[in-house]
Amino acid sequence: MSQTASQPTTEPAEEGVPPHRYTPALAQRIELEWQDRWEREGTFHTPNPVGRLSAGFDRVADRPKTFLMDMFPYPSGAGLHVGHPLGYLGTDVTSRFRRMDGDNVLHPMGYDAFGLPAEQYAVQTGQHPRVTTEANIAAIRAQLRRLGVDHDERRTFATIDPGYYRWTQWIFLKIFGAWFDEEAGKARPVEELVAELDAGTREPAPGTDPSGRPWAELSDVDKRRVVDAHRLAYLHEAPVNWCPGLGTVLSNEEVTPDGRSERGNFPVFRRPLTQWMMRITAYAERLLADLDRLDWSDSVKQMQRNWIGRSTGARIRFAAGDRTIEVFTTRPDTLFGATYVVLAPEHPLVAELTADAWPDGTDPRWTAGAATPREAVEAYQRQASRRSELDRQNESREKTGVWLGTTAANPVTGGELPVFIADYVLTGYGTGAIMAVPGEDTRDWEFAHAFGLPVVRTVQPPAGFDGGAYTGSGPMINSSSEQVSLDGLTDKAAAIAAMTDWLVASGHGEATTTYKLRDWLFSRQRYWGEPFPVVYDADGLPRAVPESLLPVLLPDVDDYSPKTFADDDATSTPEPPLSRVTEWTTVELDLGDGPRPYRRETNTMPNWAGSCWYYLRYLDPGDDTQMVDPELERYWLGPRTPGDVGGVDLYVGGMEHAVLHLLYARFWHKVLHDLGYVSSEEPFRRLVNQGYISAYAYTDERGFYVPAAEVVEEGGRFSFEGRPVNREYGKIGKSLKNMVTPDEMIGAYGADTFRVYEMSTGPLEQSRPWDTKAVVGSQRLLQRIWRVVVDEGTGAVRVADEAPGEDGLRALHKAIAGVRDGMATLRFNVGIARIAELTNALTAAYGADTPVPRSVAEPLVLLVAPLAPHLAEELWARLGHEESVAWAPFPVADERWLVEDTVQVAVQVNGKVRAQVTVPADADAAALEAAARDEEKVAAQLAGKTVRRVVAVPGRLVNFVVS
RNA sequence: GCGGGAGUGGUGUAACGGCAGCCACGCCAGACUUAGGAUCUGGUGCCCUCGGGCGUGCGGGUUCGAGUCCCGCCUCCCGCACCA
Repeated sequence: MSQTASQPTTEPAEEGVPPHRYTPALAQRIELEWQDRWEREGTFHTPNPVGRLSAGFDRVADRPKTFLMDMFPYPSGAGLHVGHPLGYLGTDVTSRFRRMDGDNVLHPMGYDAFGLPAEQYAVQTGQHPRVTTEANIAAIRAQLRRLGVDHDERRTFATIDPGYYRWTQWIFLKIFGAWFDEEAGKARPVEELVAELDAGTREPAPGTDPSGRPWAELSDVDKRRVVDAHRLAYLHEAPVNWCPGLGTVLSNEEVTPDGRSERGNFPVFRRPLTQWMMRITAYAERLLADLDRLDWSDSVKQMQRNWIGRSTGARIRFAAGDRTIEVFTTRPDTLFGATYVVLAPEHPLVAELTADAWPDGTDPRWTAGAATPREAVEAYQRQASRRSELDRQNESREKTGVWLGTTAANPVTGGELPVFIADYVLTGYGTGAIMAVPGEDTRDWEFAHAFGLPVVRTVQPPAGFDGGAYTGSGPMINSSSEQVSLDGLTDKAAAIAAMTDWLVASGHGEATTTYKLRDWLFSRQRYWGEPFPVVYDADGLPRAVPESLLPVLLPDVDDYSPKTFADDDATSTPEPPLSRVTEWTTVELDLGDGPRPYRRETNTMPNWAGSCWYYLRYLDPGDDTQMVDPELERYWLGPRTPGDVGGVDLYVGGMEHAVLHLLYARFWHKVLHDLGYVSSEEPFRRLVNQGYISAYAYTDERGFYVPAAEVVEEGGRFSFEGRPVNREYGKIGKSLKNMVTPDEMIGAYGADTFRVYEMSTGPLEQSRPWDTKAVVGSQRLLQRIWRVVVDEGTGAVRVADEAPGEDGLRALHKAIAGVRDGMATLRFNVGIARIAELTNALTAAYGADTPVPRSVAEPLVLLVAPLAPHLAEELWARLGHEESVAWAPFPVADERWLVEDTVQVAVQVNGKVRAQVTVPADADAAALEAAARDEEKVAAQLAGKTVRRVVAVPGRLVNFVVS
């Protein structure tokens, strides 16, 4: 680690170095030349089958298509470090391989440019976010170009381009204009809902009309309210995650488990506000079920499953006076053991259920010291709402709550159960109310213990059980009434089924399924985001801006900074920056009933909106007539076989998006599918999460970081300027003083060496440490490959049209097979090892003065072309080819040369290798055994022993089992 | 606590159930050199009495044969976590 990144680069050939050696200076010259030529000739322009970008499709019409892409970067001001390109290079190598191997390859790149960090960076620097963002995009684009990636530049765009976000807004309108038909299990346009309501063939969905009057009797405005309540994008007043420090609300996914903002780490509070929501919960079942049809890693699928959080159980209704409390439980079998009921503090029935006075003799633990239930409840509710999630965690989960002063009837026992509110019951999950079964639930047991509530066991714990809640299985006890008995049942599923049957028969409940997934909070109080294509009319109801008026342009303003508050000011109210732009917020429109004044929506969309559908726009980002041409969508993303989900063939990106981006994008895609805009059911058929590159960082005795590049190691100890330092392992960053950039590496070695090094350090999915010192190994490999083709002294091509020897052919075809395997499995390190083997074999077989057979040298160049494309282009041209190597066919291994004439096989005695024998490759078991017995050492080992068994595997080994 | 993944030389890694460590970095030796932080060649898992022995986190099992398959632990990484 003592080596610094920068090394002499552009000096003239040093003394003693052959003039035509593949030095960093030569590599850089070659790379710049080829990058210019690729751009000039449009080498990586991918033809579409139809439309604007279809020129040249004839050439690829008979090829299969491959669409592969990276998660597009967020152009922050920090620039790229050596960790960032790993995934981009992985797709680039794959893209180049697939093209050479005969596919029509689409490999585009774009920029995700709206969002908080860009806005914050702009606020810091005092420049408009568009200016800083576009500068950052230009910088990253230049870095990527210098790496030699084969993106089709014509398809590049940023999510902030009005020509792009116009269609983001268009999709929003489609979602706003749709509702989820539960019977059909899919989204449909709201016009169809209205038609069915008008025709009387459909009733409004439960909960969409609080008045409960028949549809035909509703006023126009009330009808619109009912329809709005059905929409997939809807306004909703509910407790949301309000982050005063950022001045915006956040989605559940953007809040960390300890109740802070993922961006900025500010406290987040639950606060009721009216916000735009996306009804992703309607798709919970399909989002869950279709995971099984995707070629994604188990870990990402499992994370999505956990996030969706499907639970099956039962709804059970408890009578409480003239009200009904509905609870959700996964254990209806334990209903006989329910000894109290708990509502979430925010539950809508709390106020109505709260009694006027405590009965005489109320346990003081139940009242929290308040004079009346109402006082106790209101105090508890206030306390719960003011507490951030973080505070809740800090209290080590001690159970708190208060009694409402009322009871509810256990439907199966008739017993009167006290009703509490407690913050261990969460609003928004299930019904926001539970039946508490302390005998079989740990949390309920803790609460019962703290409040002196009775415990009734309904599952017999095993002998020796040490008390507390018993959550295991066992025979049912104490579970018998005149109407139903579960006693003696030992199978949990059977007990659940029996109780559920009784609940249904008696009308007290039914089986149901709930999800942890909540609807997606879709509005932000930010400037730097897509404006909503929505205006409000005189009734205060939202109206869609007509498609013909899209895009709704983000107005240019002087003051785009968000209104933020003290971190802990939980009662502050969001103020979107756009609400200050008064000349923009009011607008006169004709929405079919004459020109009228409207008020614009001043929230903006969250960062995730632009990334939800960008893969579709790559197909033709310049199309200003439609989001995507359906024919292009079918060609690039459509199902390959009936039942196939379709989607991008390879999507590479970081694990950090396992839930957020990937779940939102799947949701939007399914809506677009339901509405008929895309034929594919999923956006990303195959997902690969590339590993991270980490690095060592070093701190001195004061705890300050010291430049990692200048730390020296001796005997396992590390020092900087002669003083010992501590080593830690983790992220790469400027502040950690261990930053190494691709530009530095390209300056020291050239892009090809950097590419080969990054690809050689392990399978794409694996995380790995950065080691600047090891990069030189890749440089040496490329130098040796260069030397196979070019005479370092004269610069002449040193290949000859002569037949290679059999050894050479075997080495070549073994390498071809290995490289193909590595490419297919994204284990480029294996492919590079095989290329190195072949190169070493050729170097050994052909001295500096011996020409290398063209029929071996050329395939070697083709093998390395996806990895080191500039070097390969240069050698390919010097070998006399005029067309780019990018379109040359990738070598195919010939089976004949993958088998040897003779093979060395190991001879084992009792599983231990004792000798090697050389036999013809096609020697059968008998011949193998005979050869083995003839071998001197084997004969000695077998002498005087009984051979009980011989296992002879042709081509592999012989094993004598002796005693 | 629950879920997912991983443990192989000094380091990154490789190995259809069949010779553990391919290919590299580093290190050692040599060549060419005024010089080497360049380049090239060779060596390099550990132990050894030079016969060999031991080795893929630990302990069992299946098998003629296990880094690989099965069971039970340990450690590390990632995610979730009062979700009824």
